[in-house]
Amino acid sequence: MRQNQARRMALLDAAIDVLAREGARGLTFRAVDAQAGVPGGTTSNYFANRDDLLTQAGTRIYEHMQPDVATMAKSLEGPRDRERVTGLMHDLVERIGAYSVGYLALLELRLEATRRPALRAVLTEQVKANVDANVEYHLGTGLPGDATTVELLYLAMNWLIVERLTLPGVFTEARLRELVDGAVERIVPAG
Amino acid sequence: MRQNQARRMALLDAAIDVLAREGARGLTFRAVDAQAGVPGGTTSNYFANRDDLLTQAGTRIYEHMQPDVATMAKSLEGPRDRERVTGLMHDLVERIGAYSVGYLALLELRLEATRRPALRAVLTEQVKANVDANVEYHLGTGLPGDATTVELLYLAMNWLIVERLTLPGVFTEARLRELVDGAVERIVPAG
DNA sequence: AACGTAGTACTACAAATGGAGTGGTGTCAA
DNA sequence: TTGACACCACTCCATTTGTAGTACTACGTT
Repeated sequence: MRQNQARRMALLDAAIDVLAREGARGLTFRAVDAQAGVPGGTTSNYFANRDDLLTQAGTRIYEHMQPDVATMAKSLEGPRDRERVTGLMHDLVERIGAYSVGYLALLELRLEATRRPALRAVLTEQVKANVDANVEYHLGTGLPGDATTVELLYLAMNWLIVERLTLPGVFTEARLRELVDGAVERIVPAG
Repeated sequence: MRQNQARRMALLDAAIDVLAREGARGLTFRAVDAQAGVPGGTTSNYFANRDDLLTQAGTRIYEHMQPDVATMAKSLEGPRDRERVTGLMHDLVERIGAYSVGYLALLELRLEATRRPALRAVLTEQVKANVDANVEYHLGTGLPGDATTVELLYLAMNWLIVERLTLPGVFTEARLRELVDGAVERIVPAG
């Protein structure tokens, strides 16, 4: 088992690309080798088995999904009203759209989690932590609404992103923006 | 190419099971043979290639996903208020939970659609038709709200179901019911 | 500066797996 | 008798895996 952390991370990032492109079942050691541009057999040296690779990829994705520092800082300025929430939601959709590979990989992992208890446990923790962090952030910064508000936005925005990434022909981009606006208007109380 | 329609449908239903259990990439002709309990090679005789099998499975799922006649009839009685919508949403979540195999297969197909234009076209049509039908039904029966109402409910309910089926540890069943109630309360105007 | 060692990169091999497609034979019904 | 289908068997092909073996690099020691 190799210990070179930089290479291990590079392999995990390659694994995420493979997940998005080929699906969970297409995530073979050799495919990761090819994607990472390393000699065949390398991934075998870094991960004990597919379960190992999948769970580590699951945690790795969340490291990339966090909003960057600038976004977080920006969101601390100005009034804490509904318009602010609308802005945050548009940013969210944009940000995830820009990292669509990660989001698609995460969907693949969710489906794979129905078959792999170890992966399911890891993802459950990550998602729970993510939802809780969103709730705490929202309430902590004084944005309008309660925990249910945040969770309902979470639900609506997630499927909106799924729709946008997997079947972009169902809703136009303009309609999707209207739906983001509409979701905030109806779910978030006027602050 | 065989013409026996009963057997073709049985193979498609087996394909849906395989999709949910093994993922899109696991949908091989031989796996369908095994799932359907027919001799190896049979599926090869009924479908020209994997693309053919996947797209036909995509249309087949929607035949199973329609609410049954009793449900539709029941929903035409009584007042057209917000409580009625709440009931419909709980029914929806229940109904899809009971056919989780179909829903998971559909998710697999969505992801596969990012790689297969033919499948994407088929699914886009199906989903569009489904959303439109929901909107028309809602407005047509005089339930409160507009098209945006229906589409926001569609978004929230879909991800709620994803959460429930793929990572059931994130939200408790009780919390999920509260979220259904909360979604209707906030998204649907008091009728 | 030379040496030894540990960890890593790379190559190559051998084996196993599993799936696709097809030809042939049996069966049933019109 | 004929045509369509069910079933079976076989071959070919592509892919993956794990690991053994070799080469390289960095670093600490003498």
